Amino acid sequence: MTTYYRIGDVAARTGCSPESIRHYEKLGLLPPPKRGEQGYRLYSQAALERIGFIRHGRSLGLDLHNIQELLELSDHPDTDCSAADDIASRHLAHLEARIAKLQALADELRQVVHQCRGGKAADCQIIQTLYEHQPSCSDTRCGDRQSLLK
Amino acid sequence: MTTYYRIGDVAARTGCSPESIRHYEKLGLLPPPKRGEQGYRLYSQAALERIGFIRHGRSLGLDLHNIQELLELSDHPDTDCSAADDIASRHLAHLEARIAKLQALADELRQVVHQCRGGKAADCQIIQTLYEHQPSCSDTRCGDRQSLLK
DNA sequence: CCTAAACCCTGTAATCGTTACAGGGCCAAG
DNA sequence: CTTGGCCCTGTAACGATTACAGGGTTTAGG
Repeated sequence: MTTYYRIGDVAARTGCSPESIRHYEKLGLLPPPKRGEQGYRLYSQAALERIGFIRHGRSLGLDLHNIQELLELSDHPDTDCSAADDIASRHLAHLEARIAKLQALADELRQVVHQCRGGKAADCQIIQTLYEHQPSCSDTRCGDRQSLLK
Repeated sequence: MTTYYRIGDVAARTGCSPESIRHYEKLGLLPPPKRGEQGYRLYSQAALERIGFIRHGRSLGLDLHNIQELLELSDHPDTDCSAADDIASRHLAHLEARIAKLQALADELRQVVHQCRGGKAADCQIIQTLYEHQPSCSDTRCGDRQSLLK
């Protein structure tokens, strides 16, 4: 009647590695699946769709914690879903900040790239630049730069 | 004569935590510094500048491996520095790819955000969307999406 | 029948850069 | 003399994934 898939099949169908699938289970994003006679995990179609949900969320850059919250909302259809909107909005803001930051880095890099074709390291503009302090940040406090970079 | 700084002073001056400084030393990016009578690390002005170099590189998003390569170039001023240009160019290309990817994610997120104000989870457009397969990637192979995200 | 490949299992360690401890030593001001 | 502030070393945590090690089971081919 119902079709069940082994973890390798699920991996091929969802593009999610078996290791990740087991990882999601350990973290509680996936319920423990049925087991075959030899202890093999057996996944239903619903589980496949849940994994697709997770992968889609990951591909959007959401972390597993946020995805878990979204899954819990989905598991309780009567709940108010403004939390989902919060998560998406916050993540969008996070993305936009990261984009702006990376854009600034790329701009800065573009100014030094291709400045030292064929020269010696002693004269290299890139290395020179790295030795110079950053005007924008070494003086003013901006401790959240790293977090935006990651 | 020469002034030496303890690791806490260096941290205050460079914005680099003592833990990170010790970490850079363990990885070989910083030479083992002089030690005081109590075994405290003592850093010269040159070491301060080397740490500034590392931090500037990190703030550009370079990884420590690339920074180490740049430092080695800097340590051998007679070397050809086209490798530095390679590193910077590759990183710039990497940044641009990440920006494009994040831009696409942000665009996709913008389409679903604010679609479910005050509704129930069952009708939530965000959750609905996550359950739907991604057209752009689930069919075609594009395994390097994650790497661009990070 | 036998064996090698291809699965699956569990648990642990690696990646990357940083932070946070634990457990200890040293010194100065209260 | 005790407290707080530095410093030391070594280890574990973070997040998500990958890569093992060490073992079991099935399947296909010879």
